Amino acid sequence: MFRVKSKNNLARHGRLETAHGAIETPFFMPIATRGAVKTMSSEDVRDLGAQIVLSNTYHLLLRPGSEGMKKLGGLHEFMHWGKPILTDSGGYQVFSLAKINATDDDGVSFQSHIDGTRIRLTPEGSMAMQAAIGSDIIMQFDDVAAGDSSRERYQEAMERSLGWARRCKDSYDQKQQIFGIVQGGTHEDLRRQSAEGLMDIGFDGYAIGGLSVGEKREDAFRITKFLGSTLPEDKPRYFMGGGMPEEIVYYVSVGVDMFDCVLPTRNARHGTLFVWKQDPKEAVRHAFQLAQEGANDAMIAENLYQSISITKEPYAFDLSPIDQFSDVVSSKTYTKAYLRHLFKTDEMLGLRLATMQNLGFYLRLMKELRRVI
RNA sequence: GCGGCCAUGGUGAAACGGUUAUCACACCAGUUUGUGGUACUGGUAUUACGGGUUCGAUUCCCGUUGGCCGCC
Repeated sequence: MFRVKSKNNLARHGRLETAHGAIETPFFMPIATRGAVKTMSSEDVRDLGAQIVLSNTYHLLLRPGSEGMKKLGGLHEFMHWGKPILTDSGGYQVFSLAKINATDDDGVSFQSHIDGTRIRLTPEGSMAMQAAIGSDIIMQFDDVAAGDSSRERYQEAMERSLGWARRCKDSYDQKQQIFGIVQGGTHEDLRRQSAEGLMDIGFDGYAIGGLSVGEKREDAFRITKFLGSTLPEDKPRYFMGGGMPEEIVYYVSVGVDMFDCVLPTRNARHGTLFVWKQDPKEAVRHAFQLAQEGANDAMIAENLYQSISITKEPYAFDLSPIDQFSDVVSSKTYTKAYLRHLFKTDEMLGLRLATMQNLGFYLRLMKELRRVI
């Protein structure tokens, strides 16, 4: 299923086989929360170079629901996406979205943000929904603690997630690949206990959860590096939910293979663009080298990219391309002034061009990282 | 030329003889990390000019300048 093809110190370049084709690692998953990457068609996402997308059990459970999804023939067919799909289990959404919820060892109760319906989500329920979706890779249902939690809360979330991991492994559809999620906050001993517990159960891959949720970045770096040397060599490692380009470069340098993050797509809709500072080939090679030498995040980011707010006044008459180093066609043919105009006049095309730029940036970043490993 | 109306941040408006002149947009700075669909939090900046009445004027009066409407 997963094979490491080459290594550069701790970093790995590999190949992950799925029911819908193979994926070169390390890779980034654009987020199609409700079965669509916002503003993009599946063909657009494919043409930008995405190998896989992430969708959300929580959102699809609310609409179209489990029965509806079965009737529609599963998500691949529904959204006309022939490549792999990974689904999140809904555990994180309960943590980040649901205001009213009660968590106990059996599962979670919360109210739909759409119509207030009371919903019960359990490890078994999440497995059933992910089976209905037909994802290639499914995630265990987990309990996520906020980034400033007490050790007691981190421990509770970790132990509960471990119990749920067992139940997910016992009830999932075996045609799918299932990943366990390491919890334990910023404490290495809790993380180790979590990782070992999951390895005893045995999963197709291992995710690092509960980071980028408010803790300090150096804590996330430390924990991820620690897990890079703890998790099995022959299984893919997935850093959930992160991050900025410099974070991804660092995590790849310590052995992480998979990423997803809302930043490129959400920032795009808010007019914040990731723009290459120089030719990506050279930029990424240099950033990766800095990461391996233990440089901090600011140093890694320094010559890699700049973050620009396209709505700012200085771009009003800037007729230079959106990104002269991008390989996204629209980013080379349309100007910054035009994109700013589209944002200022609320034209939908602006959201789309910005999303293409940012996703194109992230996907190119991963491509260049694969080259240097 | 005569008569009438008007002049408030960069723009468009609001207010009142009495605390620190309000709002929107624009502008500037920041935030966004397993997505509740274009968000959020801060910040800069204004009574055309000159004089008068008054304890106090952005408000009332006179003049200047500028604009709009009508008349010859």
